[in-house]
Amino acid sequence: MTDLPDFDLDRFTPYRLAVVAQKTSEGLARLYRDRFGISIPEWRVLAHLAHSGDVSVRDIEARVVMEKSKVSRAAARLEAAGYLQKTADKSDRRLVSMSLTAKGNTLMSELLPLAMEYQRRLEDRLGAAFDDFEAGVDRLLSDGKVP
Amino acid sequence: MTDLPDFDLDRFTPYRLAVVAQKTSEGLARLYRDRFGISIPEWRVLAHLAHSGDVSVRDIEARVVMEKSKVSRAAARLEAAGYLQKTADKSDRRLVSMSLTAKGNTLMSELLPLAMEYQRRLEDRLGAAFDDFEAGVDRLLSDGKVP
DNA sequence: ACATATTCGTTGCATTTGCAACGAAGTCAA
DNA sequence: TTGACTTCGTTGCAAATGCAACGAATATGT
Repeated sequence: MTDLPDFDLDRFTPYRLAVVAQKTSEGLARLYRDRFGISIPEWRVLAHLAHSGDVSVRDIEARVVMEKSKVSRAAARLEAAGYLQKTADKSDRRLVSMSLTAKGNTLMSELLPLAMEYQRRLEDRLGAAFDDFEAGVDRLLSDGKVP
Repeated sequence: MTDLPDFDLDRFTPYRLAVVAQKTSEGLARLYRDRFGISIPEWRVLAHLAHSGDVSVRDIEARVVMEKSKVSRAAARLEAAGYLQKTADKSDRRLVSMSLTAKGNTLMSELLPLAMEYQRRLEDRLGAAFDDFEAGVDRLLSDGKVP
């Protein structure tokens, strides 16, 4: 039975990030899931739409770490619920141009303040450390891969 | 059509954490998935075992953000592959005490150096910012919830 | 001691997910 | 133009997931 190297899981960054990411995502989801019936993938699509206006499935896939089939299905649910509309892009008819409906806009006018309030709570918790922390995230996100 | 509040997704911490966590988890998984046939949940269980010796399903569930059924099934696959053995706890026979087999120990003697090398690469990328960054993660993880 | 409540790990089931394959649309080169 | 190749979004399908329910074991209260 070989002796294993000394490995401290509690100091292992990928593990720590997985835990903290899931906690913050679920903490946020608690604010909107029951009240609005929105799932996490759906929230991500909506947030992109509110942020960027007209967006294609591929735009979202490229920016979030979210498979295109996941985006496609989330968008289908949002369309069925009347929050989102799809139109074929005029100049490239392969692209689906997605945008918020009036109903979707109303939804986001309620959701975004919740998200911003949540962000404020995270910033409060980090206090003066916030900027350094976000700078670290920037570094990890910077060049394409984190190999 | 109400004007939505100004919301910058690129600065939204839960979203940034989700992206960076997934990138690092997948970056790590690339090192072991194909070579050893281990999935991410299985890796997490193995890492806990290497770190803590004998562990029950509930121990893992409590420390990682990982549903007990997910832990149970990952452990079942690892047991079938011969990496892990289960024994009933003597003092409380509801508990399943899991530990690495000799084969599992050999596996981890190969996996752990990969993980530690990956950790080193993340630390290199963060450079002097590493300590501040990890301090921020500590703050977010600290008290139970991130409400 | 006994009945009731709780905890642990597994499993059944419906939903979600990832991957590959697909048709439609567009690009490119000869 | 034609034909081969690429890109976009959707969908079929198998695997993974989350949740609730379950049996077994233990704890609790009277």
